Amino acid sequence: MSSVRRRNPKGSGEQLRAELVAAAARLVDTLGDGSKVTLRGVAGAVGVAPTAVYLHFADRDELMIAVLEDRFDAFTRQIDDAGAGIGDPLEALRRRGVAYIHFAMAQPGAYRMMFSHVGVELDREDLFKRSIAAGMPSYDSLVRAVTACVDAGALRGDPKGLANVGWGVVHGYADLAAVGVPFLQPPEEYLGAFLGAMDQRR
Amino acid sequence: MSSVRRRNPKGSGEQLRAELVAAAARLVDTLGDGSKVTLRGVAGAVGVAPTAVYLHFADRDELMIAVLEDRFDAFTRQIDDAGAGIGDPLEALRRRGVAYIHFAMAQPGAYRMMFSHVGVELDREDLFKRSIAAGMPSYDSLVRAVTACVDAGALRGDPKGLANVGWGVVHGYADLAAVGVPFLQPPEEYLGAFLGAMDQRR
DNA sequence: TGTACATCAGTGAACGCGCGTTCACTGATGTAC
DNA sequence: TGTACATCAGTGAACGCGCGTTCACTGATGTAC
Repeated sequence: MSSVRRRNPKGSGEQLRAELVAAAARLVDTLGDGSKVTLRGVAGAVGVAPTAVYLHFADRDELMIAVLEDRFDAFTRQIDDAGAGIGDPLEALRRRGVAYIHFAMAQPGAYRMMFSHVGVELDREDLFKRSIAAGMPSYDSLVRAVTACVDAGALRGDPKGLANVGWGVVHGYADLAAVGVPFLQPPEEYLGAFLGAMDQRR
Repeated sequence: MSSVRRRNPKGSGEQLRAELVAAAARLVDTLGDGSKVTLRGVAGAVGVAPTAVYLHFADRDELMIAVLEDRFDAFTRQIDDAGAGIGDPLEALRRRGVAYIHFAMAQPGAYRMMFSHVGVELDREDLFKRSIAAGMPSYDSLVRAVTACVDAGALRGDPKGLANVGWGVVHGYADLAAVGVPFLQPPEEYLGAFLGAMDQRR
């Protein structure tokens, strides 16, 4: 309710779009769950009338999808950054996993919206099409990181299959952490144990 | 809307409670998500007026918690059954994992309600107290199964820590499957790869 | 054996609420003449 | 330099809807006398 908002200058109405997405992304995490984010709440957080949302989004779904895409971008960037420039590909993979989990813990609402579709109300078909499209760059990047490990002899098997196993392992921890399950060890320990067991070079 | 319901005979009003829980549990899965289950929908499915729910539950939350407890009971039973009477403790653990994943795939809405708190609207504190209480028998049972593996020399480490890793690994696959992610290999393969890598006896 | 009555398993109308969404509008600002 | 006007960034009142929940009630049925 920051009601001290000045209207955007003529020609830069598009700024509001970004403000709405940012506010919604913030609310998803502070409310803990995308399903608690309302159009009116987002508008109120930006300091604008509820109807102003319709200047930039066809409906609530489109706003939430925009948040999804925004968060997937940030997610992919953070993980790629964490793995960039690390010599040992298995160590790079481990760091990617840690970054993945840190994202989920820092932004639990967003994470659960991205991967468990909590709070996005599209019907399954549309939702899948759009969230898979949003997440694909991140998935491709994971497969590349795994392929590098296979090429280096650190892992054995089909890269895509291995990537899926790895994804499952990391998602399991990340989701439990995002939900707030206690008695989990630190992510570094969890991933170390898993990747250590998988390492073919020991 | 099976409106051909006859009222329960005098003295057995408690039957309605069980019917409501069963109908709600069914709806959680057919609607795909606990948040889509309404008190009116549950009552309608049983063939009773919405207000009849209040004869057995203080409010919607209490009904949903009852569903949670009911599904945790079924969950624990199915998994324990799957691991019972298997000689090799690591094989028993693998079968438990497969049963776990099968439950999640067969009852995705219930699974996500149990472990990701999707569709239960209690505040965090109460929800945690009650869902942890409901899930504890299952968790204890897992720790016992892991301890048996450690005692047999199949796994090395702290049983509780190992149990948490295993839970994360299985939950990751189960939740992705419950959400409907494509390109996952069969659960047997996923678990075989993981437990094979962890086996200290090979 | 008959009847009054308490009990029990529900019902039905109505409520207030917050939501997404619609529609006609306003008022500042850059631009054309 | 002044003014008419189109454009643009929003507003505000109002809607219908489905929800959880309340309250006073009904009508069948077992039981006491």
